[in-house]
Amino acid sequence: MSTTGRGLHGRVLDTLGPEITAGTYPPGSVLRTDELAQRFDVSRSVMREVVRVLESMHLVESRRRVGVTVLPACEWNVYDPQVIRWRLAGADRPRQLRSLTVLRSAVEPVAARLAAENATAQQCAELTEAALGMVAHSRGHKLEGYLFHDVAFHRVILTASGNEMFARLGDVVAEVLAGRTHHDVMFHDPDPAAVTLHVQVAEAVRARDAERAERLTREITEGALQELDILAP
Amino acid sequence: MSTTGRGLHGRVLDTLGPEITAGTYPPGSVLRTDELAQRFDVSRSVMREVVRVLESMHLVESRRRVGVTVLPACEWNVYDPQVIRWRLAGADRPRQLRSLTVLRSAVEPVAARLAAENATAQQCAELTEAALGMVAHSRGHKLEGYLFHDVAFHRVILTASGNEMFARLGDVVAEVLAGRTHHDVMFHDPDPAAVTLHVQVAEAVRARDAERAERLTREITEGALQELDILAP
DNA sequence: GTGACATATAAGTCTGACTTTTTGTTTCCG
DNA sequence: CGGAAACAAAAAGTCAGACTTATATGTCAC
Repeated sequence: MSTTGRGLHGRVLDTLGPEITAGTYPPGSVLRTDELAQRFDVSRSVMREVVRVLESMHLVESRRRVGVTVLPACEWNVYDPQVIRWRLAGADRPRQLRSLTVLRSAVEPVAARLAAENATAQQCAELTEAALGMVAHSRGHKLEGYLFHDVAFHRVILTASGNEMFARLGDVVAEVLAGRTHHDVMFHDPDPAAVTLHVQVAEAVRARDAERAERLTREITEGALQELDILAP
Repeated sequence: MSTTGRGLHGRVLDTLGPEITAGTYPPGSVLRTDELAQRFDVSRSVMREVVRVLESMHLVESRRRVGVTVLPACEWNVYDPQVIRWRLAGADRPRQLRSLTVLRSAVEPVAARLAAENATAQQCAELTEAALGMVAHSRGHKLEGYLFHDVAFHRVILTASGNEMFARLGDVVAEVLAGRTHHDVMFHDPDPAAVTLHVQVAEAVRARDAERAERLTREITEGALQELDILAP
């Protein structure tokens, strides 16, 4: 699932990045490029590229005669998909999941409203298909299939909103939904009420009822928040 | 205002980054590292670091035997503050401003609700101070002072929400507000109704009235959207 | 104590050689 | 004539070493 992968540079990043976001080195810690290069058994050139990328994510700051300083979490580019993945894989996963779910609760209702106003016929069809797919996989422990259509549904909503900032949150939502399915509760089938809401949202968008699409989506995201409250109070 | 600044690497990035986000090279264009190094008169090492950073922003993709390919805009990390700045400085500034304002309209009301629930006494004080500052600078072409307190106000709301994802949008909002003040309309004093709304939001947060804080903030962001509609229909 | 100066340090930069992967071509056999 | 296999070229990837530059810190005189 980790994307960077390719090349020596990517492998070092995939080790050092998660370490930093996990808080292995407290803010203010100073790392030396040479030592890191030695530790990972790579040349300084490669190590410098890694540090540059980390710096562009505001995870570290590199200064002459000082070294590579780890920045406090409040400086991090928390919208960087890579950073999100690293943090979701780490220890403060629950907190991260909550932050993202709150973000969803703010964005998705507005996205649904816009989607109702702007969605193409094609997108309406995709939305309906996704909702029906959710219904079809909502019983009998077909969780993977359910997740697939759930992700598709929210992706279409975000894309159809016509706002590029919303559209780019599709991956984030996918990550959150996947996390919920795989980690937290695989026990019971999804809440039937939630499934119904998705179908109704699809209907509202198709009917160009922006008000209704927004309200129903808000119910969905509020449900997601409550689910979190039950698990991690 | 451009932040990267430091070092050779930063200067090249500050030229090449904006060029890419401006669409100077259409998606699919292929650049060669060696040629770029020659053009900017830097070594390949430096050029490689630049390409790595661009790659981490998903602006380009580097593949062996083919070169550095420019990715389509839908792949870009549009939440990266650097990318946001580059795009705001470029040609499709109006579109970008609209995207960000829509994002604000989704996020800020929810942030205000959470701020009403979570704000510390300190933060309440800062909020009131900012609102009063806006009032004090709302007449007589004291736009810079007004902007300063406006930015402070929204920053406190986003921070006090207690959600790190919201908090990190402070810079974005600052950029949007600054853009509005400096480019679009410096003619007339700010809308008195908007000023009043800010004061009322501060009151609502202080009174822990989450519902009211959210509703009033929604009015503010809707006003911002309408302002955009008037300027760029 | 305060200011100017010296010094050590770690990042920053450049160069050139070498490796690896991938793509496009060419060749050879069926 | 077609397809598979071998080959060649191109560009990124990697490495090693020498050199430059900024700057934190310690030293010394005043």
